[in-house]
Amino acid sequence: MEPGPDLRAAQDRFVATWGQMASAWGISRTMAEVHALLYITGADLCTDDIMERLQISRGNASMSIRNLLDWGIIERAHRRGDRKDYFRAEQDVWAMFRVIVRERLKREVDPLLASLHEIRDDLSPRDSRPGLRGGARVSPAEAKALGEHAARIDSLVDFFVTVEKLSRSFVSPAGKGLQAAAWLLRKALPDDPTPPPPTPPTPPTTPASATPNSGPRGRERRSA
Amino acid sequence: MEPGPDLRAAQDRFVATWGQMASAWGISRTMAEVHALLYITGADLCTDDIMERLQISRGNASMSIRNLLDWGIIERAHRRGDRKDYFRAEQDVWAMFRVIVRERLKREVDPLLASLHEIRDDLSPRDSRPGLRGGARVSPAEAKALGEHAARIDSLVDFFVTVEKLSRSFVSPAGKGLQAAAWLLRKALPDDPTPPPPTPPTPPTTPASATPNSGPRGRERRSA
DNA sequence: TCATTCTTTCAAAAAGTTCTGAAAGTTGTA
DNA sequence: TACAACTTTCAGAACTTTTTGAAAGAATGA
Repeated sequence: MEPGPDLRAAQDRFVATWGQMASAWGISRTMAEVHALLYITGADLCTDDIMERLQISRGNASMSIRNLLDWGIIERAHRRGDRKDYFRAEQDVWAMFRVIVRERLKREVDPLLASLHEIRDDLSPRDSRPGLRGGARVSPAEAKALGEHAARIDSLVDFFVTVEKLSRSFVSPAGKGLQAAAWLLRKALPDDPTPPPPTPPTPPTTPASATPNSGPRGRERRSA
Repeated sequence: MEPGPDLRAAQDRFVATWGQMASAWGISRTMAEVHALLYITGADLCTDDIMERLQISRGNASMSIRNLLDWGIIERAHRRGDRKDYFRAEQDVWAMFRVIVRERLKREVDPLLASLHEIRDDLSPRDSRPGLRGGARVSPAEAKALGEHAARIDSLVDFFVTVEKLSRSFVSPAGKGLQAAAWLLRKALPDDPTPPPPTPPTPPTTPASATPNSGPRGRERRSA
């Protein structure tokens, strides 16, 4: 079913907005646009639909779709008597973000924690006595530096373990309860002290790198 | 104070790990490495120290430092009788992430919400009666499509408003209470059902794009 | 089996990002 | 004012990521 011109324009604007967001979060723009298109139309689209609407090549479409399938936020949909593959986006926003959080935990936080543990234990195993390293004695200053280093890594590990546990409770089957809790908490929370700004003209620059670039040159002190 | 070779190696490994993480989260690698260096050494370093330790150019160091200052996760430190600028990283991990969350809300979520509101209200103002658009009548099918579109945007808005409110309560002065609550909750939570994997050999590829690439070719169905 | 339809892959090109190094700028001291 | 010490900027180089288009691979039905 063809949308009217107004609706189509609004869809395009949504696709562009979602695509812009993507780069700030380490996702390729096109992949986000494909997802946005599937989400906002709510329709089952085939590769050719997506190629045409987004003006991208077949290879690019195929690759983006595959990645979205791997993430698990879109799924295949079949049509009897049609050999084409159709795709549809998860329509429940909370379910969608549960999937995203689960994947990012698995792909990014878990490996990070593994690395941190390794760095931490490699240098000063928790069960070794201070002042000893591989049987050799180290100076008190060195021992202190070693201890502080370990403590810094431990802080980070503690933080990410907390993040991981909280996220898992959001993501788990029982996480729907947490979702409900979040919703209630939000209702209970005071209203925004700083409401969204009155929509600046939004130039096409990425917001993350928007630095006021018109100041004077040279040795500019930012804060006293 | 010069660290011993072991400590220095561990610091370098941490810097590399943190730098790898960065790209997955839309931050430039060098910027993350500069931050990692300042965090893990716990020392006040000047531009030349950073250039030398990280083997980067003056321009790059200057730019990374400036961005980190803009984010607010490092600060200038002065030394009497020395005209150089020194820099130091926030050492409290929770405070650091509070700052990061605050900035990302401001730079990414707020503009996103503004755009979403705009798209939503532009197409079907909340106070208009259904079936009417700018005085002209639309077909029932069109009106339905318009309504569903608006509902999809509303779901997203609701989600991000919730995220924003929860994040603000984490970020606010009273957020320390929330931090404590999170810590308690974490203690109360069951231990990881899926503990971090036994540290795969970590090839230099970015974990986010690590796709099993050795399967058969052609029309490969991923799931039945 | 073959022809058809559809999907995936991959090498090369394009686009985008980050880095460098020299030049321009600032500040403080004499 | 001139100078020394330091910082920032910016055009082009280097590098990385994304995109394309054509070729190869699969599934289906006759």
